[in-house]
Amino acid sequence: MSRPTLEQVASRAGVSRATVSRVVNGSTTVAESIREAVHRAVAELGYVPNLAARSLVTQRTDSIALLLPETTTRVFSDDQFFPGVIRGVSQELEAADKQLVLMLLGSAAAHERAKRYATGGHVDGVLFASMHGADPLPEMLASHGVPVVCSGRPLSRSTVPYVDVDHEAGVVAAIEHLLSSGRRRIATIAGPQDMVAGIARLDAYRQVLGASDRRSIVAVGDFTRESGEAAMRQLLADDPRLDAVFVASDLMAHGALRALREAGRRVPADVAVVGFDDIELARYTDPPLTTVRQPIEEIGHTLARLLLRLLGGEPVEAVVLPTELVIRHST
Amino acid sequence: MSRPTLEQVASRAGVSRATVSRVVNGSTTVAESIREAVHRAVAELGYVPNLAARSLVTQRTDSIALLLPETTTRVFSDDQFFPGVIRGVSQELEAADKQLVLMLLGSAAAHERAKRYATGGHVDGVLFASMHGADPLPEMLASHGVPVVCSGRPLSRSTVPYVDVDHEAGVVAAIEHLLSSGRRRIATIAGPQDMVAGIARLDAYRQVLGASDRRSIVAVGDFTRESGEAAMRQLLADDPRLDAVFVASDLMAHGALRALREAGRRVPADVAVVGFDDIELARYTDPPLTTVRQPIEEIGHTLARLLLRLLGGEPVEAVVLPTELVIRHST
DNA sequence: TTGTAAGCGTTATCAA
DNA sequence: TTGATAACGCTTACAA
Repeated sequence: MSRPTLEQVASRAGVSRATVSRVVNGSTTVAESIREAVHRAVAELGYVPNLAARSLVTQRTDSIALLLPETTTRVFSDDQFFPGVIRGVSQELEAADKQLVLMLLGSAAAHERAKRYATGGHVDGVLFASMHGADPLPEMLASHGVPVVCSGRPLSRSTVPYVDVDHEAGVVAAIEHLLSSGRRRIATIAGPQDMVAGIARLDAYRQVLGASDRRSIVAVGDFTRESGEAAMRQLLADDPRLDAVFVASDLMAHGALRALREAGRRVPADVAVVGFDDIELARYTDPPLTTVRQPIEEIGHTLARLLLRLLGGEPVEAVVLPTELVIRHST
Repeated sequence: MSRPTLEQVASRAGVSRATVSRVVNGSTTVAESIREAVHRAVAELGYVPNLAARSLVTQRTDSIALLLPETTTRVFSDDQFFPGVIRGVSQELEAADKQLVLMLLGSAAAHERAKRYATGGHVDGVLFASMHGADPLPEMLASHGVPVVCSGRPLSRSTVPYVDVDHEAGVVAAIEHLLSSGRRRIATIAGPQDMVAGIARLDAYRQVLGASDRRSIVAVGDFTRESGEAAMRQLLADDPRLDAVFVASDLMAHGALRALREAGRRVPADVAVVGFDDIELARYTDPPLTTVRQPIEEIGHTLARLLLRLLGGEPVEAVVLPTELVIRHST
């Protein structure tokens, strides 16, 4: 009782393998009566094409991998960033009738396994969620001929096309908003310094504060709520008179709010807080969070579109999407 | 410059295809010198085995699919339930050197595509995240000979083995805790009534309240924060004198807390709140949430272990994991 | 220990 | 419009 093959369907329907293949693949050049007979045989036997055999000959799999750096506490923490990206990618691939395959790069072994998986031809192309450090994998896959697109500008010198957002513009808007509302001692909780999102936002913070002749007050977190809480405590210890803090992610900002409350600081009366991301949580914190919105699902859409274009043999360039300050009640 | 094949490696190393295959698959019956020559040829050509060809002959893929009902707002909302399950599954499969493949069932088309993918032999087995309604897919895959394990007891009559938690015991502990601390009008925000987690928790609530001769006060949500907020407003309108609410998920409880604050109710002074899940968020709400903990990662571990056992041809039975009340400051 | 050869289940080319 | 037949790249008896 193993799986029926094309052969068996063919003999049951009294036709050749080739004809069954045609029917299964929707070719129009098959007589109506035969088509029906084949369909009946398929149904009766419960035939399902063997995808390995098919892809062996077609050299395609019609599936796309999205590789997620799962070591990070971020992907499947309750941060909505990755989920939003995934949703966007998913919608776009849906339309192209491609199967999305998510893979976690949680360990060195997983990293290796995913590499074999992708170079082994299990997928037609690969999407990278934003990476840590200078991961050589995207470049390596590309050099093996696998089409690749990255989310977030790669930290290593790389020719792989990517999608990123305008971190600088977002940070500038946030800090200027704080300055113009009279804040004078503006600290920051930065993201991990091995990710482009962490680095770019901190750089921008330093630059705009430097331009207005103010001192940087910096603590570094890793995008988790817990790290945001710890970083805020640190900042309060370093400079008890700070009156504002720009936090590089909403989730860290949530942790920061808690630390501020515990320290007896009122938000925004004593300390103004600005986050980054604009995930749903931002509307549910107390008070609701002013934050820099990035178009999360749109990142996903764009990633998928670029990859599909790459698969189609078209040339592809990096894309940078806009960010926007959303003002709520924490400033 | 297409991908090198076994054949090419063989001719470069001056041996037969079979020998290269042996080396690549780590057979020990190959002379040291030949093994080295083959490895060199592999490295020089950048050879990577074609997985489709391999799985065509071996009938295995060494990968496992985890199917996620993505229509639900729950999987990739900022609820940590699914992420935790995924992490657990991932850890366990890692140890078995299987590739985890996540697939989203976001639409009818995606549902269909995933079915083809699984029955087409792209994976050796399938895990279902907790489903909506009486999804026939698990049973159907099983009937196609695909090993399947479900998270959450299937709502349809089904022979597919599953992993679930003891919803009843958790709810009973929660309600009794409320009763014993003097609460008299205990409402509930139930989960979606097409999911076993939603149904079982509401049933248990009704049963224990009925047993203590108290009235049920029910609103239904869909496990999202937003629905929790709306449901809480509804409950306050229905019975302004309620003094406690059992919420079927922490995320909905977060929404409920907000609605309570907006209505001017203090927690726990005026209204006690108990959640369900014990995700990280529960420690960061204001006040921190009393909740029923379920062993989320353990669910994932168990799912994976059962499936691996199934793949090994062993018989497998359903598993029900324990729940436990965690008391914080919302009661 | 190594090689030969027969598949694995498809699709695609070419005739008929 | 249909049917042979040759790949696709690999593993695995079976022989040598």
